[in-house]
Amino acid sequence: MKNSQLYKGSLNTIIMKLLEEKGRMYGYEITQKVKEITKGELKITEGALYPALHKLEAEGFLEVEVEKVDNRLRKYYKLTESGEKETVNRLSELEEFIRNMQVLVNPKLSY
Amino acid sequence: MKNSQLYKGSLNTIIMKLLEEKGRMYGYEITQKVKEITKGELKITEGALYPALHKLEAEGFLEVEVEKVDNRLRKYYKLTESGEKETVNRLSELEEFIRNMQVLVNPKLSY
DNA sequence: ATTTATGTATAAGAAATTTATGTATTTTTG
DNA sequence: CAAAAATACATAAATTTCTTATACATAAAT
Repeated sequence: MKNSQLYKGSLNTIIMKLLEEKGRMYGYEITQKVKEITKGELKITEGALYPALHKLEAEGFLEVEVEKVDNRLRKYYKLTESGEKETVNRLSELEEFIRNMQVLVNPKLSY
Repeated sequence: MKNSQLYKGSLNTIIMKLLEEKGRMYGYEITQKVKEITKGELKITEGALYPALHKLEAEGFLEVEVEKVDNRLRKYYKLTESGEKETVNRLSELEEFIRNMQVLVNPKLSY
């Protein structure tokens, strides 16, 4: 993650949401997709990404399919059933978080 | 901070925004205000708050005024000039962050 | 009289991330 | 065509941030 500290703590949710949407993605693809979505604002570093993916896999939220494309290794990740349920929870937490932060930033708009 | 990890990294911004709004606040007051704003969702723990306040002070973004109220100590914090400038930056970062996260959560609404 | 609320503080440990490397192949560019 | 950049994964050390636990002290409430 580059720049703002605010993204700390949101990496897992970002990964899971993207996988929910795309079905399956590999690590490098995730970094590129996030960079694209945020117009270069958020750059996920490999040192953050890969440990996060491995942990989510270890927790049973992701499963992996290894493929070889152009002689290069790709590890496609997708949500398990348990991971899909967890994603729903994390997304509602994220929405609550965003609501709370918006009230903090703009208390006068809290109606 | 209780519950969601998402709040990681947002404590400093929260503190600075509240101080910008209120002029000056003391630590305990900040914890209560945040609890109130978020309807109990976000509880800032002392172990997170006080080190954060001290660090912001050390960085020159906050200054402190000690007062005794009802025989109890209170440390009122307020933004320095440098802190006010920094707050503007951090708030625009926060708004950008919120926008980005909303696009991630709801890519179809990004118009 | 005891618990809860108010008020500040620190220290140990956990968790997430940054920074720095490392390896290897393919594509682009000068 | 040689060098650089992009693609693709990975880990380890250090740093940052936060949780949990503890500490001390006074005021208010039960």
